[in-house]
Amino acid sequence: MLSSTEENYLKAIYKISERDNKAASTNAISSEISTSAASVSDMLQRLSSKGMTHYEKYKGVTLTEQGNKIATNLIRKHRLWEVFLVEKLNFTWDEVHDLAEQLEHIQSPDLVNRLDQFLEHPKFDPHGDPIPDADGNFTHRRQIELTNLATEEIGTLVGVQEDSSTFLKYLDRMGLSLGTELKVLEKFEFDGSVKLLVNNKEQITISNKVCKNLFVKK
Amino acid sequence: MLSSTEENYLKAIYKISERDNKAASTNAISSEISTSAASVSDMLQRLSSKGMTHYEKYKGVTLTEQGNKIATNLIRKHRLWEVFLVEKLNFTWDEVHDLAEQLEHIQSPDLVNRLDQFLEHPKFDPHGDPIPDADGNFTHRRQIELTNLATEEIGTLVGVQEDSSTFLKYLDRMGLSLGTELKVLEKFEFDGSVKLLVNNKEQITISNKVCKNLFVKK
DNA sequence: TTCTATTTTTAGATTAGTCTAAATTTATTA
DNA sequence: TAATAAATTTAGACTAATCTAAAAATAGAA
Ligand SMILES: [Mn+2]
Ligand SMILES: [Mn+2]
Ligand SMILES: [Mn+2]
Ligand SMILES: [Mn+2]
Repeated sequence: MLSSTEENYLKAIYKISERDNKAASTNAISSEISTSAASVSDMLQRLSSKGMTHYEKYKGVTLTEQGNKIATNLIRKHRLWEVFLVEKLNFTWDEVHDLAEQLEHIQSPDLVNRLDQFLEHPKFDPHGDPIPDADGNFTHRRQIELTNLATEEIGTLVGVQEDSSTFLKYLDRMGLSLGTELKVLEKFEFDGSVKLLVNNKEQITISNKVCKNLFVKK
Repeated sequence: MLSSTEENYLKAIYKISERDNKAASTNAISSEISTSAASVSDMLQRLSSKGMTHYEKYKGVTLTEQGNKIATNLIRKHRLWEVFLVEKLNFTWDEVHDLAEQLEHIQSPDLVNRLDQFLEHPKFDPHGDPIPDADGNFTHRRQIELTNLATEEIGTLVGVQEDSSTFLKYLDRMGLSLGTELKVLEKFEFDGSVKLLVNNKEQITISNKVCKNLFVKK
Protein backbone atom coordinates (compact mmCIF):
# COMPACT_ATOMS: atom_id res chain seq x y z
CA MET A 1 0.00 0.00 0.00
CA LEU A 2 1.43 3.33 -1.06
CA SER A 3 0.99 6.76 0.49
CA SER A 4 -0.83 9.51 -1.41
CA THR A 5 2.54 11.15 -1.95
CA GLU A 6 4.00 8.05 -3.54
CA GLU A 7 0.90 7.65 -5.68
CA ASN A 8 1.30 11.20 -6.93
CA TYR A 9 4.85 10.48 -8.01
CA LEU A 10 3.68 7.44 -9.99
CA LYS A 11 1.03 9.52 -11.70
CA ALA A 12 3.59 12.19 -12.58
CA ILE A 13 5.98 9.61 -13.99
CA TYR A 14 3.17 8.07 -16.02
CA LYS A 15 2.12 11.42 -17.41
CA ILE A 16 5.62 12.50 -18.35
CA SER A 17 6.62 9.16 -19.89
CA GLU A 18 3.49 9.19 -22.00
CA ARG A 19 3.98 12.77 -23.12
CA ASP A 20 7.68 12.53 -23.95
CA ASN A 21 7.82 8.84 -24.89
CA LYS A 22 10.89 8.25 -22.79
CA ALA A 23 12.05 7.78 -19.21
CA ALA A 24 10.97 10.62 -16.90
CA SER A 25 13.82 12.82 -15.73
CA THR A 26 14.22 14.05 -12.19
CA ASN A 27 13.73 17.64 -13.30
CA ALA A 28 10.60 16.87 -15.29
CA ILE A 29 9.03 15.21 -12.26
CA SER A 30 10.26 18.02 -10.07
CA SER A 31 8.46 20.63 -12.12
CA GLU A 32 5.37 18.46 -12.64
CA ILE A 33 4.72 18.12 -8.92
CA SER A 34 6.40 21.33 -7.75
CA THR A 35 8.90 19.61 -5.49
CA SER A 36 12.66 20.11 -5.35
CA ALA A 37 14.83 17.89 -7.54
CA ALA A 38 16.57 16.67 -4.41
CA SER A 39 13.31 15.40 -2.95
CA VAL A 40 12.41 13.74 -6.23
CA SER A 41 15.78 12.03 -6.45
CA ASP A 42 15.25 10.70 -2.96
CA MET A 43 11.77 9.44 -3.69
CA LEU A 44 12.80 7.72 -6.91
CA GLN A 45 15.12 5.48 -4.95
CA ARG A 46 12.37 4.62 -2.52
CA LEU A 47 9.87 3.86 -5.28
CA SER A 48 12.39 1.63 -6.98
CA SER A 49 13.13 -0.28 -3.82
CA LYS A 50 9.38 -0.86 -3.59
CA GLY A 51 9.34 -2.30 -7.08
CA MET A 52 7.26 0.52 -8.56
CA THR A 53 9.85 1.91 -10.95
CA HIS A 54 12.94 1.03 -12.95
CA TYR A 55 15.55 3.54 -11.97
CA GLU A 56 19.17 4.01 -12.83
CA LYS A 57 20.94 6.99 -11.35
CA TYR A 58 21.20 9.91 -13.75
CA LYS A 59 19.25 7.95 -16.39
CA GLY A 60 15.66 8.76 -15.45
CA VAL A 61 12.84 6.50 -14.35
CA THR A 62 10.10 4.34 -15.88
CA LEU A 63 7.20 2.50 -14.27
CA THR A 64 7.27 -1.23 -13.66
CA GLU A 65 4.19 -3.21 -14.60
CA GLN A 66 2.99 -2.85 -11.03
CA GLY A 67 3.69 0.88 -10.97
CA ASN A 68 1.88 1.30 -14.26
CA LYS A 69 -1.13 -0.55 -12.97
CA ILE A 70 -1.37 1.71 -9.93
CA ALA A 71 -0.92 4.86 -12.00
CA THR A 72 -3.59 3.77 -14.47
CA ASN A 73 -5.97 2.96 -11.68
CA LEU A 74 -5.39 6.41 -10.18
CA ILE A 75 -6.28 7.98 -13.50
CA ARG A 76 -9.36 5.78 -13.67
CA LYS A 77 -10.43 6.91 -10.22
CA HIS A 78 -9.62 10.55 -10.89
CA ARG A 79 -11.69 10.68 -14.06
CA LEU A 80 -14.61 8.70 -12.69
CA TRP A 81 -14.83 11.04 -9.72
CA GLU A 82 -14.76 13.99 -12.11
CA VAL A 83 -17.72 12.50 -13.97
CA PHE A 84 -19.52 11.96 -10.69
CA LEU A 85 -18.94 15.52 -9.56
CA VAL A 86 -20.19 16.99 -12.83
CA GLU A 87 -23.00 14.59 -13.65
CA LYS A 88 -24.40 13.97 -10.19
CA LEU A 89 -23.39 16.92 -8.05
CA ASN A 90 -23.61 19.56 -10.80
CA PHE A 91 -20.14 20.95 -10.43
CA THR A 92 -18.82 22.69 -13.54
CA TRP A 93 -15.91 21.21 -15.50
CA ASP A 94 -13.51 23.83 -14.21
CA GLU A 95 -14.22 23.03 -10.55
CA VAL A 96 -13.63 19.31 -10.35
CA HIS A 97 -9.93 18.67 -10.89
CA ASP A 98 -8.65 19.61 -7.44
CA LEU A 99 -11.39 17.64 -5.75
CA ALA A 100 -10.63 14.60 -7.89
CA GLU A 101 -6.98 14.94 -6.90
CA GLN A 102 -8.11 14.20 -3.36
CA LEU A 103 -10.75 11.60 -4.15
CA GLU A 104 -8.46 9.50 -6.34
CA HIS A 105 -6.49 8.50 -3.24
CA ILE A 106 -9.41 6.88 -1.44
CA GLN A 107 -8.43 3.26 -0.90
CA SER A 108 -11.06 0.62 -1.57
CA PRO A 109 -11.03 -2.42 -3.80
CA ASP A 110 -14.71 -2.01 -4.53
CA LEU A 111 -15.47 1.67 -4.59
CA VAL A 112 -14.12 2.51 -8.01
CA ASN A 113 -16.00 -0.28 -9.73
CA ARG A 114 -19.26 0.52 -8.00
CA LEU A 115 -18.81 4.16 -8.93
CA ASP A 116 -18.17 3.10 -12.52
CA GLN A 117 -21.38 1.10 -12.52
CA PHE A 118 -23.37 3.89 -10.87
CA LEU A 119 -22.19 6.28 -13.59
CA GLU A 120 -23.01 3.68 -16.26
CA HIS A 121 -19.46 3.04 -17.38
CA PRO A 122 -18.55 6.41 -18.88
CA LYS A 123 -15.79 6.27 -21.48
CA PHE A 124 -14.66 9.90 -21.20
CA ASP A 125 -14.38 12.42 -18.39
CA PRO A 126 -15.79 15.99 -18.41
CA HIS A 127 -12.65 17.21 -20.18
CA GLY A 128 -12.88 14.60 -22.90
CA ASP A 129 -10.09 12.44 -21.49
CA PRO A 130 -10.57 8.68 -21.80
CA ILE A 131 -11.33 6.65 -18.68
CA PRO A 132 -9.42 3.37 -18.51
CA ASP A 133 -11.48 0.28 -17.70
CA ALA A 134 -10.76 -2.02 -14.75
CA ASP A 135 -8.00 -3.71 -16.74
CA GLY A 136 -6.32 -0.42 -17.57
CA ASN A 137 -7.40 -0.25 -21.22
CA PHE A 138 -8.15 3.18 -22.63
CA THR A 139 -10.72 3.84 -25.34
CA HIS A 140 -8.79 5.40 -28.17
CA ARG A 141 -10.39 8.13 -30.24
CA ARG A 142 -9.13 9.66 -33.46
CA GLN A 143 -8.77 13.29 -32.58
CA ILE A 144 -6.64 16.11 -33.92
CA GLU A 145 -5.56 19.52 -32.75
CA LEU A 146 -7.84 22.27 -33.97
CA THR A 147 -4.76 23.88 -35.53
CA ASN A 148 -4.65 20.96 -37.97
CA LEU A 149 -8.10 21.66 -39.36
CA ALA A 150 -7.97 23.44 -42.75
CA THR A 151 -10.12 26.41 -43.72
CA GLU A 152 -13.75 25.44 -44.38
CA GLU A 153 -13.33 22.13 -42.54
CA ILE A 154 -15.72 21.19 -39.76
CA GLY A 155 -14.94 19.41 -36.50
CA THR A 156 -16.57 18.59 -33.18
CA LEU A 157 -14.84 19.66 -29.99
CA VAL A 158 -14.05 16.46 -28.06
CA GLY A 159 -11.23 17.35 -25.70
CA VAL A 160 -8.89 19.89 -24.15
CA GLN A 161 -5.14 19.72 -23.55
CA GLU A 162 -5.14 21.92 -20.52
CA ASP A 163 -7.69 21.74 -17.76
CA SER A 164 -6.83 24.79 -15.71
CA SER A 165 -9.81 26.59 -14.32
CA THR A 166 -8.95 29.82 -16.11
CA PHE A 167 -8.78 28.12 -19.50
CA LEU A 168 -12.04 26.22 -19.00
CA LYS A 169 -13.84 29.34 -17.82
CA TYR A 170 -12.56 31.15 -20.89
CA LEU A 171 -14.06 28.42 -23.08
CA ASP A 172 -17.39 28.76 -21.28
CA ARG A 173 -17.34 32.49 -21.98
CA MET A 174 -16.70 31.82 -25.66
CA GLY A 175 -19.56 29.35 -25.78
CA LEU A 176 -17.27 26.39 -26.35
CA SER A 177 -17.96 23.05 -24.67
CA LEU A 178 -17.49 19.38 -25.53
CA GLY A 179 -19.74 18.48 -28.46
CA THR A 180 -19.70 21.97 -29.94
CA GLU A 181 -19.44 21.98 -33.73
CA LEU A 182 -16.70 24.22 -35.12
CA LYS A 183 -16.14 25.36 -38.70
CA VAL A 184 -12.85 27.04 -39.58
CA LEU A 185 -13.71 30.23 -41.45
CA GLU A 186 -10.32 31.84 -41.65
CA LYS A 187 -6.79 31.22 -40.40
CA PHE A 188 -4.62 34.28 -39.82
CA GLU A 189 -1.04 33.50 -40.66
CA PHE A 190 0.27 36.53 -38.82
CA ASP A 191 -0.33 35.19 -35.28
CA GLY A 192 -1.95 31.83 -35.88
CA SER A 193 -5.33 32.98 -34.64
CA VAL A 194 -8.44 31.41 -36.15
CA LYS A 195 -11.94 32.62 -36.93
CA LEU A 196 -14.58 29.99 -36.22
CA LEU A 197 -18.28 29.44 -36.81
CA VAL A 198 -19.67 27.93 -33.62
CA ASN A 199 -22.63 25.55 -33.90
CA ASN A 200 -23.57 27.18 -37.19
CA LYS A 201 -24.42 30.39 -35.36
CA GLU A 202 -21.94 32.75 -33.82
CA GLN A 203 -18.55 33.70 -35.19
CA ILE A 204 -15.61 33.97 -32.81
CA THR A 205 -11.89 34.42 -33.16
CA ILE A 206 -9.51 32.55 -30.88
CA SER A 207 -5.76 32.76 -30.45
CA ASN A 208 -3.27 30.16 -31.57
CA LYS A 209 -2.59 29.28 -27.95
CA VAL A 210 -6.23 28.41 -27.43
CA CYS A 211 -6.33 26.44 -30.71
CA LYS A 212 -3.45 24.27 -29.64
CA ASN A 213 -5.35 23.29 -26.51
CA LEU A 214 -8.45 22.10 -28.34
CA PHE A 215 -8.97 18.63 -29.79
CA VAL A 216 -11.58 18.02 -32.46
CA LYS A 217 -12.96 15.03 -34.31
CA LYS A 218 -13.62 15.54 -38.03
CA MET B 1 -6.48 23.92 7.66
CA LEU B 2 -5.91 20.80 9.73
CA SER B 3 -4.33 17.48 8.77
CA SER B 4 -6.43 14.31 8.71
CA THR B 5 -4.65 13.25 11.86
CA GLU B 6 -5.57 16.41 13.69
CA GLU B 7 -9.15 16.09 12.48
CA ASN B 8 -9.31 12.56 13.87
CA TYR B 9 -8.22 13.82 17.26
CA LEU B 10 -10.99 16.42 17.24
CA LYS B 11 -13.53 13.76 16.36
CA ALA B 12 -12.29 11.53 19.17
CA ILE B 13 -12.46 14.38 21.68
CA TYR B 14 -15.97 15.21 20.51
CA LYS B 15 -17.11 11.62 20.83
CA ILE B 16 -15.63 11.10 24.29
CA SER B 17 -16.85 14.44 25.68
CA GLU B 18 -20.34 13.67 24.46
CA ARG B 19 -20.34 10.16 25.86
CA ASP B 20 -18.87 11.00 29.27
CA ASN B 21 -20.18 14.56 29.61
CA LYS B 22 -16.82 15.87 30.73
CA ALA B 23 -13.40 16.82 29.46
CA ALA B 24 -11.70 14.03 27.49
CA SER B 25 -8.73 12.47 29.27
CA THR B 26 -5.47 11.64 27.58
CA ASN B 27 -6.00 7.93 28.18
CA ALA B 28 -9.54 7.96 26.82
CA ILE B 29 -8.34 9.56 23.60
CA SER B 30 -5.40 7.21 23.52
CA SER B 31 -7.62 4.14 23.54
CA GLU B 32 -10.21 5.68 21.23
CA ILE B 33 -7.72 6.23 18.43
CA SER B 34 -5.24 3.47 19.36
CA THR B 35 -2.29 5.78 19.83
CA SER B 36 0.09 5.99 22.77
CA ALA B 37 -0.76 8.35 25.61
CA ALA B 38 2.55 10.11 24.98
CA SER B 39 1.57 10.92 21.41
CA VAL B 40 -1.83 12.11 22.51
CA SER B 41 -0.34 14.35 25.15
CA ASP B 42 1.89 15.86 22.51
CA MET B 43 -0.94 16.43 20.07
CA LEU B 44 -3.19 18.02 22.68
CA GLN B 45 -0.67 20.79 23.15
CA ARG B 46 -0.49 21.36 19.40
CA LEU B 47 -4.27 21.42 19.00
CA SER B 48 -4.55 23.92 21.81
CA SER B 49 -1.93 26.19 20.34
CA LYS B 50 -4.03 26.13 17.16
CA GLY B 51 -7.09 27.22 19.08
CA MET B 52 -8.97 23.97 18.58
CA THR B 53 -9.13 22.87 22.20
CA HIS B 54 -9.08 24.12 25.77
CA TYR B 55 -6.33 22.18 27.49
CA GLU B 56 -4.85 22.28 30.93
CA LYS B 57 -2.12 19.80 31.73
CA TYR B 58 -3.39 16.80 33.66
CA LYS B 59 -6.95 18.16 33.48
CA GLY B 60 -8.14 16.81 30.15
CA VAL B 61 -9.29 18.62 27.07
CA THR B 62 -12.47 20.12 25.59
CA LEU B 63 -13.20 21.54 22.16
CA THR B 64 -13.33 25.26 21.49
CA GLU B 65 -16.21 26.58 19.43
CA GLN B 66 -14.00 26.31 16.37
CA GLY B 67 -12.92 22.79 17.23
CA ASN B 68 -16.49 21.77 17.83
CA LYS B 69 -17.54 23.15 14.48
CA ILE B 70 -14.88 21.17 12.68
CA ALA B 71 -15.73 17.96 14.56
CA THR B 72 -19.42 18.35 13.83
CA ASN B 73 -18.72 18.95 10.18
CA LEU B 74 -16.60 15.80 10.06
CA ILE B 75 -19.49 13.82 11.49
CA ARG B 76 -21.79 15.42 8.94
CA LYS B 77 -19.47 14.44 6.11
CA HIS B 78 -18.91 10.93 7.49
CA ARG B 79 -22.61 10.18 7.75
CA LEU B 80 -23.57 11.74 4.43
CA TRP B 81 -20.91 9.66 2.68
CA GLU B 82 -22.27 6.58 4.43
CA VAL B 83 -25.72 7.36 3.06
CA PHE B 84 -24.25 7.86 -0.40
CA LEU B 85 -22.38 4.56 -0.29
CA VAL B 86 -25.46 2.62 0.80
CA GLU B 87 -28.15 4.42 -1.18
CA LYS B 88 -26.33 5.08 -4.40
CA LEU B 89 -23.52 2.54 -4.61
CA ASN B 90 -25.39 -0.32 -2.92
CA PHE B 91 -22.83 -1.04 -0.25
CA THR B 92 -24.22 -2.79 2.83
CA TRP B 93 -24.37 -1.01 6.17
CA ASP B 94 -21.47 -3.05 7.55
CA GLU B 95 -19.11 -2.05 4.73
CA VAL B 96 -19.29 1.71 4.75
CA HIS B 97 -17.68 2.93 7.95
CA ASP B 98 -14.02 2.54 6.98
CA LEU B 99 -14.61 4.14 3.62
CA ALA B 100 -16.41 7.05 5.25
CA GLU B 101 -13.44 7.45 7.59
CA GLN B 102 -11.40 8.28 4.51
CA LEU B 103 -14.03 10.31 2.64
CA GLU B 104 -14.80 12.57 5.60
CA HIS B 105 -11.37 14.17 5.21
CA ILE B 106 -11.92 15.41 1.66
CA GLN B 107 -11.55 19.16 1.79
CA SER B 108 -14.08 21.24 -0.10
CA PRO B 109 -16.35 24.02 1.00
CA ASP B 110 -18.99 22.94 -1.48
CA LEU B 111 -18.84 19.18 -1.73
CA VAL B 112 -20.63 18.30 1.47
CA ASN B 113 -23.58 20.57 0.76
CA ARG B 114 -23.96 19.35 -2.80
CA LEU B 115 -23.80 15.79 -1.56
CA ASP B 116 -26.47 16.61 1.00
CA GLN B 117 -28.66 18.03 -1.74
CA PHE B 118 -28.03 15.08 -4.06
CA LEU B 119 -29.08 12.71 -1.28
CA GLU B 120 -32.13 14.89 -0.59
CA HIS B 121 -31.08 16.03 2.86
CA PRO B 122 -31.16 12.76 4.79
CA LYS B 123 -31.65 13.17 8.54
CA PHE B 124 -30.15 9.83 9.58
CA ASP B 125 -27.30 7.64 8.35
CA PRO B 126 -27.52 3.90 7.56
CA HIS B 127 -26.91 3.08 11.23
CA GLY B 128 -29.66 5.38 12.43
CA ASP B 129 -27.30 8.10 13.61
CA PRO B 130 -28.46 11.67 13.10
CA ILE B 131 -26.77 13.80 10.43
CA PRO B 132 -26.10 17.37 11.57
CA ASP B 133 -27.17 20.12 9.18
CA ALA B 134 -24.83 22.75 7.76
CA ASP B 135 -25.10 24.73 11.01
CA GLY B 136 -24.22 21.72 13.13
CA ASN B 137 -27.71 21.04 14.47
CA PHE B 138 -28.67 17.43 15.01
CA THR B 139 -32.21 16.10 14.67
CA HIS B 140 -33.10 14.65 18.03
CA ARG B 141 -35.20 11.51 18.22
CA ARG B 142 -36.83 9.97 21.25
CA GLN B 143 -35.30 6.54 21.34
CA ILE B 144 -34.67 4.04 24.10
CA GLU B 145 -32.53 0.97 24.58
CA LEU B 146 -34.34 -2.23 23.71
CA THR B 147 -33.56 -3.41 27.25
CA ASN B 148 -35.96 -0.74 28.51
CA LEU B 149 -38.90 -2.14 26.64
CA ALA B 150 -41.25 -4.15 28.89
CA THR B 151 -42.74 -7.52 28.00
CA GLU B 152 -45.54 -7.25 25.43
CA GLU B 153 -44.37 -3.79 24.36
CA ILE B 154 -43.69 -3.04 20.72
CA GLY B 155 -40.93 -0.87 19.25
CA THR B 156 -39.35 -0.06 15.91
CA LEU B 157 -35.61 -0.54 15.50
CA VAL B 158 -34.17 2.90 14.73
CA GLY B 159 -30.50 2.72 15.64
CA VAL B 160 -27.48 0.77 16.84
CA GLN B 161 -24.87 1.64 19.46
CA GLU B 162 -22.07 -0.25 17.86
CA ASP B 163 -21.35 -0.26 14.16
CA SER B 164 -18.69 -2.93 13.90
CA SER B 165 -18.99 -5.10 10.83
CA THR B 166 -19.38 -8.28 12.88
CA PHE B 167 -22.28 -6.87 14.87
CA LEU B 168 -24.08 -5.54 11.80
CA LYS B 169 -23.63 -8.80 9.94
CA TYR B 170 -25.05 -10.62 12.94
CA LEU B 171 -28.12 -8.39 12.81
CA ASP B 172 -28.53 -9.14 9.11
CA ARG B 173 -28.41 -12.84 9.88
CA MET B 174 -31.11 -12.42 12.52
CA GLY B 175 -33.29 -10.49 10.08
CA LEU B 176 -32.93 -7.25 11.99
CA SER B 177 -32.56 -3.95 10.16
CA LEU B 178 -33.60 -0.34 10.72
CA GLY B 179 -37.36 -0.10 10.57
CA THR B 180 -37.96 -3.64 11.78
CA GLU B 181 -40.84 -3.93 14.24
CA LEU B 182 -40.00 -5.76 17.45
CA LYS B 183 -42.34 -7.10 20.12
CA VAL B 184 -40.88 -8.25 23.41
CA LEU B 185 -42.31 -11.69 24.11
CA GLU B 186 -40.27 -12.70 27.10
CA LYS B 187 -37.36 -11.37 29.15
CA PHE B 188 -35.12 -13.95 30.82
CA GLU B 189 -33.90 -12.65 34.10
CA PHE B 190 -31.14 -15.23 34.34
CA ASP B 191 -28.86 -13.73 31.64
CA GLY B 192 -30.87 -10.76 30.41
CA SER B 193 -31.59 -12.36 27.05
CA VAL B 194 -34.86 -11.50 25.32
CA LYS B 195 -37.29 -13.36 23.08
CA LEU B 196 -38.67 -11.17 20.31
CA LEU B 197 -41.35 -11.30 17.65
CA VAL B 198 -39.86 -9.80 14.50
CA ASN B 199 -42.18 -7.99 12.09
CA ASN B 200 -45.09 -10.04 13.42
CA LYS B 201 -43.55 -13.18 11.94
CA GLU B 202 -40.48 -14.95 13.25
CA GLN B 203 -39.47 -15.39 16.85
CA ILE B 204 -35.83 -14.96 17.83
CA THR B 205 -33.92 -14.79 21.07
CA ILE B 206 -31.04 -12.35 21.46
CA SER B 207 -28.51 -11.87 24.22
CA ASN B 208 -28.43 -8.99 26.65
CA LYS B 209 -25.29 -7.70 24.97
CA VAL B 210 -27.12 -7.41 21.67
CA CYS B 211 -30.14 -5.80 23.36
CA LYS B 212 -28.00 -3.08 24.83
CA ASN B 213 -26.77 -2.16 21.37
CA LEU B 214 -30.20 -1.68 19.86
CA PHE B 215 -32.27 1.49 20.01
CA VAL B 216 -36.00 1.42 19.44
CA LYS B 217 -38.78 3.94 19.16
CA LYS B 218 -42.05 3.02 20.88
C1' DT C 1 -2.42 12.05 55.79
C1' DT C 2 0.98 9.38 53.77
C1' DC C 3 2.06 5.84 50.72
C1' DT C 4 1.10 3.58 46.41
C1' DA C 5 -1.05 2.99 42.01
C1' DT C 6 -2.56 5.24 38.01
C1' DT C 7 -2.43 8.81 34.79
C1' DT C 8 -0.06 12.12 32.32
C1' DT C 9 3.85 14.49 30.59
C1' DT C 10 8.65 14.84 29.09
C1' DA C 11 12.90 13.08 26.91
C1' DG C 12 14.91 11.07 23.25
C1' DA C 13 14.60 8.35 19.08
C1' DT C 14 12.45 7.07 14.45
C1' DT C 15 10.18 7.54 9.81
C1' DA C 16 8.25 9.98 5.72
C1' DG C 17 8.64 13.78 3.19
C1' DT C 18 10.49 17.95 2.45
C1' DC C 19 14.15 21.75 1.93
C1' DT C 20 18.94 24.23 0.72
C1' DA C 21 23.62 23.88 -0.30
C1' DA C 22 27.34 21.25 -1.88
C1' DA C 23 29.26 17.54 -4.59
C1' DT C 24 29.10 14.76 -8.56
C1' DT C 25 27.85 13.28 -13.12
C1' DT C 26 26.37 14.13 -17.77
C1' DA C 27 25.74 17.19 -21.70
C1' DT C 28 27.10 21.05 -24.50
C1' DT C 29 30.05 24.13 -26.67
C1' DA C 30 34.18 26.23 -28.07
C1' DT D 1 38.99 17.35 -26.37
C1' DA D 2 38.84 20.42 -22.65
C1' DA D 3 36.17 23.74 -20.33
C1' DT D 4 31.78 25.10 -18.91
C1' DA D 5 26.89 24.55 -18.12
C1' DA D 6 23.07 21.87 -16.72
C1' DA D 7 21.13 18.04 -14.42
C1' DT D 8 21.26 14.96 -10.73
C1' DT D 9 22.54 13.11 -6.39
C1' DT D 10 24.22 13.43 -1.64
C1' DA D 11 24.67 15.69 2.89
C1' DG D 12 22.62 17.67 6.51
C1' DA D 13 18.68 19.81 8.58
C1' DC D 14 13.63 20.46 9.55
C1' DT D 15 8.53 19.20 10.67
C1' DA D 16 4.64 16.12 11.72
C1' DA D 17 3.46 12.13 13.82
C1' DT D 18 4.65 8.40 16.05
C1' DC D 19 7.03 5.25 19.63
C1' DT D 20 9.32 3.54 24.36
C1' DA D 21 11.19 4.59 28.68
C1' DA D 22 11.55 7.61 32.41
C1' DA D 23 9.92 11.40 35.28
C1' DA D 24 6.28 13.95 37.37
C1' DA D 25 1.64 14.76 38.92
C1' DT D 26 -2.77 13.23 40.54
C1' DA D 27 -5.96 10.05 42.67
C1' DG D 28 -7.09 6.37 45.76
C1' DA D 29 -6.40 3.47 49.79
C1' DA D 30 -4.72 2.40 54.17
MN1 LIG E 1 -8.38 16.29 -13.63
MN1 LIG F 1 -10.17 15.42 -16.42
MN1 LIG G 1 -19.38 5.29 10.59
MN1 LIG H 1 -22.79 5.58 10.79
